[in-house]
Amino acid sequence: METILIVEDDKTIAESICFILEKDSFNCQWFDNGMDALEFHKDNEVDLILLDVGLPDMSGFDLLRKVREKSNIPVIIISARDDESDQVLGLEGLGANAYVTKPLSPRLVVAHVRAQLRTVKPEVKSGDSKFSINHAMQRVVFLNQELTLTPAEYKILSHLVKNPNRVHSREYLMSIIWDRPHGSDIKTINTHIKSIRKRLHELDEENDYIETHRGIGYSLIE
Amino acid sequence: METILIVEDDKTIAESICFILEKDSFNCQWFDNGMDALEFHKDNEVDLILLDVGLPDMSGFDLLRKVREKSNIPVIIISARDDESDQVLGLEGLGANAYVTKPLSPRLVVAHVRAQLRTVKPEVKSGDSKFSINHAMQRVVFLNQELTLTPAEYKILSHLVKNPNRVHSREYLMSIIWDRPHGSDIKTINTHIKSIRKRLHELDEENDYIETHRGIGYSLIE
DNA sequence: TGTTTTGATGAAGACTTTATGAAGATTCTT
DNA sequence: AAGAATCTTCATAAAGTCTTCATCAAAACA
Repeated sequence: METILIVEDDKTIAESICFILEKDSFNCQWFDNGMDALEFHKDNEVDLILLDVGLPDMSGFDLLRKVREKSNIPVIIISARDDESDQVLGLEGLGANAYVTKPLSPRLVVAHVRAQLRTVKPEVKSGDSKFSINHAMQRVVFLNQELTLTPAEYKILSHLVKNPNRVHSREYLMSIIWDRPHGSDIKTINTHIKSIRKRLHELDEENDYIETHRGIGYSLIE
Repeated sequence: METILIVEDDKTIAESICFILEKDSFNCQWFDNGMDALEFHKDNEVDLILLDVGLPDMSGFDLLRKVREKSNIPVIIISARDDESDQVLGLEGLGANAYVTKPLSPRLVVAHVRAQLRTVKPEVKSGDSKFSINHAMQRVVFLNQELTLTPAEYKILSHLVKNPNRVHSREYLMSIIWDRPHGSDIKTINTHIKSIRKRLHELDEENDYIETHRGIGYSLIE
């Protein structure tokens, strides 16, 4: 499920956007200030940011600049100012992906969200990977065979398959296994990865599809 | 070079947009009607379409629908009507990627073009440097190859790539490697730079991209 | 030109992170 | 409640990384 980060200090606006997004089965995280949003973005996987440039603690443009130091995710700017220079600065100078002005219609915002995610994500589907997911059966299909996985293994591997060629931190993979915070050792992930690798090697002992990124986490390569 | 297809029956608008796009070294193809544009798109590689929805021969929406049957390329809609329903229809229903309304500023249109191409082809960075950063994989891309780097090397090199042509002191580069103060010898940086240079030379033994600034530090030259 | 300072280089060893196998704890099923 | 499956922890091995050191080369300086 895609996670949308919304940074907006007007509670009414934020809530109506979140309402629609969640109805469309997006996961919506709302912050009313830039610092908390930045913190969340650092530790979590976010698929898109909706950013009001008129924030109390820091300029939205500053936040965007900080985000862009670390990632290329789509950012849609929300602004009260229908000012052309601002738009050009946001889009071109700082690397925003779209710009909507207030007063805004939540429906339109969601349309922009969908439009952005459509362009960013399609390569995940189209590439003819050796992996696919059988949602109904809660199974991962590898080389046309259904893998027998434990629940935790399924959660980790299916997430890697949905987001390949991209590093996932141990912390994040932990959060996928549990719904609520759970004070277990982060090394647990190593063990799960080990057993996933073992199962994959049973079907293909040549290649290692899961790559270790020292100090960070793991990624699945296609 | 990217090819932009402009479908716009107002010659003045089309020309001013083309003028800016070509100055930015895009290849610009202008058509004043939908049929010819569709024909061109069928036989040529097009990277982005700028589409006026008020065309004489067919609705821009129809054209968009036809394009979408075959490809996912970014389409930016230009419209005289600042109508929310139209926008939602274009973005969500038909799969446009952005929507700008007349009267429009050519600068803003070009900003949208760049913003779209950035997400679709992230490797086409602003300046055509030999370096880019793959955030998702925590790798530095050099001459279109992904470099295998240790964590410290990645931190140093990615910082140099983000701030090229500029001297960075050893002290500063040290602070990038560690979160907390760490009483190591400053000469450590020399060794890291050495191994980064070694990796770069494996892909290009002619040039030295990292320059030493005696008594100060290092810089990356493009 | 000779001396001094600074950087480059290669290799050794200390240190950190990850892999592995197995045991214990927990949860689920029957 | 017993048994099975799963999850977590632990100790140790293995792999990878960082720092230091000795030595050589280059530049700056006098």
